[in-house]
Amino acid sequence: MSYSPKEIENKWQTKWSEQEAFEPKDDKSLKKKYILSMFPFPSGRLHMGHVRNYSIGDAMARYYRKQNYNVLHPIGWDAFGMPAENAAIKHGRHPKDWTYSNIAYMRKELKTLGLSFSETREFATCDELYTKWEQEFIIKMFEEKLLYRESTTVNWCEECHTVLANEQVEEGCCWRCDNEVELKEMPGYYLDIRKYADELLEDLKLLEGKWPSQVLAMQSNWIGKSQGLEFAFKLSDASKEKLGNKFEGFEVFTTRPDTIYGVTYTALAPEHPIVKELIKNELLDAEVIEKITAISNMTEVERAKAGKEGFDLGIMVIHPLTNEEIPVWMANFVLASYGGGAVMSVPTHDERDFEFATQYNLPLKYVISGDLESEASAPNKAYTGEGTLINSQEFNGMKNSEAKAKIIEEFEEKNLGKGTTNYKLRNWGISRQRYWGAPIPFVHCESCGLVPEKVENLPIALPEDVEITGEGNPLENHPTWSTCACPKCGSDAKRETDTLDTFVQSSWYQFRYATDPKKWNECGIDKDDVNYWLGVDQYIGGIEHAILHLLYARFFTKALRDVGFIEDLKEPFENLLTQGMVLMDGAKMSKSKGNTVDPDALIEKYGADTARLFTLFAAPPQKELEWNDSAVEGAFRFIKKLYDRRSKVGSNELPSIDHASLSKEEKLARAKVYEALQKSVDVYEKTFAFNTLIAACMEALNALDKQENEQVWTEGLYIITHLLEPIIPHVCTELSEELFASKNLAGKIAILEEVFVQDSITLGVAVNGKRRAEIEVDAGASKEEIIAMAKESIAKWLEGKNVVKEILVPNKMVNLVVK
RNA sequence: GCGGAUGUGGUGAAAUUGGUAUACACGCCAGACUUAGGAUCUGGUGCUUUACGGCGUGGAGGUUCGAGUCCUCUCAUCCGCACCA
Repeated sequence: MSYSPKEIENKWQTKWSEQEAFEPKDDKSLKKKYILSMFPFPSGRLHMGHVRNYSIGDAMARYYRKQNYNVLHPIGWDAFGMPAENAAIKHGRHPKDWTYSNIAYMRKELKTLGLSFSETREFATCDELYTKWEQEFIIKMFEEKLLYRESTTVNWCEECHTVLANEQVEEGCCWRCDNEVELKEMPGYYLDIRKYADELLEDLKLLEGKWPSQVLAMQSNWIGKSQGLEFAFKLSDASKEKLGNKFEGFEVFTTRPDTIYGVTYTALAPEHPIVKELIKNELLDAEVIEKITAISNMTEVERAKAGKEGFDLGIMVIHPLTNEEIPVWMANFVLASYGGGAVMSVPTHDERDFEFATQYNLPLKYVISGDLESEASAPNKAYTGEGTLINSQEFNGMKNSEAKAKIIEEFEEKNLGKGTTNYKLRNWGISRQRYWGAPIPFVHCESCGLVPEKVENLPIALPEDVEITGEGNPLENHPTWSTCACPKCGSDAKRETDTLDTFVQSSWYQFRYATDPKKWNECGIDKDDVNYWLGVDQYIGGIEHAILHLLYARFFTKALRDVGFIEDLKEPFENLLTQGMVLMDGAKMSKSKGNTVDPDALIEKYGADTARLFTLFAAPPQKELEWNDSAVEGAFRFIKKLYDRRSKVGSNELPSIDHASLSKEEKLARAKVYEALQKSVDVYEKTFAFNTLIAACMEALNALDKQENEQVWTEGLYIITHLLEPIIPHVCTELSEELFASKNLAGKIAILEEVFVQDSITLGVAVNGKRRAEIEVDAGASKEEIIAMAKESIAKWLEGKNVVKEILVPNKMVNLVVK
């Protein structure tokens, strides 16, 4: 009978499901592995990226299951989010209906891939039961002051009609729709991720060697820790008066306290309260006010593109050490969101300050001498290197690296300022003005203010009777939903209509999977279960989540720990593999480019095993995968060949073979088989270079084909189907059942060292490091014999020369150094 | 600019501690079987040279008996961040 993937795959998928073959066991004394692929958004259909992601995870899960580990390998649905609402607008379908029917379809698709997921632990994040527990966490975080509501400038996407977190803005545009993001002042809920900035940064060290260095670097940059001096500039008396005595001065932050004597002006962001006050009281020219207002309405990206622009604000501050009066400017490059929105400017030693000072003719004062001569001759740029302090009173002559600490000390002693740490990371804005999300469980009461909902009333579920038009927030527009009683005083109140960012759901799903589904009604996260299963031993997903999801989930883990929902756990994802993209003609597969391959069609034509084999064979998982139709054919051919060779098997046991009595070809075949077996441990547990393991199995099969010994064939297929079962499970399980009564799929197979002993060995012979010949020597040949043979083989290279050194690399080569 | 990676045949890619560069596969070429084949099987396939040989892992140096692998410099490409004071 020829290879019929459909028949075999149906048979085993049905069996696995009936036998509940992939459910983790309750016994916590077993050694465990938690293998997690990032869960999909139920967009409607699987794409090749999913196939790749889940093929990688499934290979690992099946490997460890076979090694008798208790394996948790779950799947679920990241089900809230904008596309559901867009579908509603476009096709008039309710987001809930759209989402759950997509899930039903994609669940079937996953099944046809033969993935070994737990079926009892599946959930969708839009399930009300999931929302319920998430709302409880949110309320607890509010009570513990990790969550707050405030009105501030936010990133607004008009297209998506919602606020975006800082992480969700890419080059000034919305991460989802690419629309340009606007700035808008509005209230919203924030999680205090900044409180964890240092811990998030420090704990990256725990992940070194376990996460890709690129992801670690990206997170570290994103957190953006810098150390320096924070101090206040006091306004001059005249300036203070000008501002109606409302301000004493303003705080600035610098990482270069060593250049403090070089300050020749200061600059404020257009949003700075002092600038606002000047505008409010019309203390600036009408034209200037107009221009500053225009800058305030620009996004950061627009400001950066526009070039430097600034205005003298007509006020002065006092230098804290020299007591000189220094002018205050507004500058468009000063960020309101960092370092208090104000800077001290040292044009001689900071490139931006230099550019600005040159543009507006502001004075320069050198305070660090690096290379004095070139400075004098070409003061056309800032000197940002190391050097010695000059023009800096008692600090003159000090190395600038040393002066940093000394000057901070000076400020601290005189009570003028203090050493401090700043982060680029901003707090996580989690409000979304959209319908298809988890409602934020708070109530606005006129007398009590912001009040969290009572936990016993959770979940606060979404109303189903909504009109989704794309205009405004459907919850806001709902006639009755937001009307409620205040949980505290009982008077009429209004329910919060913002919903939670979908990244909140994906920040704790790894704990939900770990929680025994029998407890899902009683708690969101079970501590004991989490203690047993977490951290995730291997997490697999796309690099695009390097900052967003992976940073949020790390933070949420620490926050959940601190508010008491999980016990001591530093990091949720112990090891991370970021898989490469699937490409077609060098470009990422995408519907809009029309260069996609439909997994359903692929499976229909070749079967799931071929799809999986190609995916894992064509490139190592970390690299990009270039699609190639004829290579898919090649994968199919290999499986057919493997299936066809089952007629060579003579018994259902691993035979015991008298190795010494075998022919050369038979010995070689055995060696190839065992080489693959030897390689498999490293591949499955460390390198994940499945492509090399598959290649080794192909080599083994090629070698087996060159001999006819039935015992060698039996042993070979016993081991090859054992090795490939995690990758092409259907055909291997089928062969294993038919040929070996499934014995080769339980436990380990021992490596027999004897098979690596060959009758003869082929050695390369090099002269002065250049390969010149090849010799075949007896396995037991002595060094002298080998060298003698080597010399003979390259006799023509030795004419008239002397061998000065003989190097024998056992089993590899001989190198003769001649003169 | 800062940070992270990657450069090996026509293509995807291999290569323990430095030890026969190009395994495995795709493609291509030739042959076999076929009425036929875009099916299957077998063999060949780094470049160059009539040959002996020479040259080959982005480039230039270095260490070494020996370098894809280690060191220094350099070029190119990709990705992320980007006026963060």
